[in-house]
Amino acid sequence: MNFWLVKSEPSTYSWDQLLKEKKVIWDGVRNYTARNNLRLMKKGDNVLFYHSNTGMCITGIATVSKEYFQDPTTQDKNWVAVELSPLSTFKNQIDLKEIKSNPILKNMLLVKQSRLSVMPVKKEEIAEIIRLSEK
DNA sequence: GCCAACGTTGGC
DNA sequence: GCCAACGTTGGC
Repeated sequence: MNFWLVKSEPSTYSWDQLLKEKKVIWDGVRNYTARNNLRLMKKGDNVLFYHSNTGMCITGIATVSKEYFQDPTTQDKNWVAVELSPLSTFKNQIDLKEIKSNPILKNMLLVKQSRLSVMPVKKEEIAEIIRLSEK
């Protein structure tokens, strides 16, 4: 199983909305690197959910409930979407501040490549995030 | 509100 | 194919 992270501004689409709606079509991605990552997602992969801008924290873990398909918001065959469903809500949300000050997490792509909206996460990073979220 | 990072566009 | 100009993202 692989691990990923997706970003969303909470004012656009929040973790709470996902919990309420039970699933979401993750569409509208218009960046090739992010698109390539969407294509690599397998059903059952775990996806960290990050609130950018006004949130700046990881709120929980979702799972890929449908692998990539044509993005329904465009006819352009370049772009794809996946379907995500919530898996677990963190007892403690992980702030960006905490990530930046943690020796294991400070090299995450989230920090290094702050504009990418869909990115892979390393096993050891996931393990540390889950550890912190349960504290 | 500002600005750094970085992706995209378009002229040459 | 290069690079300047420009637009967008997202942290501060």
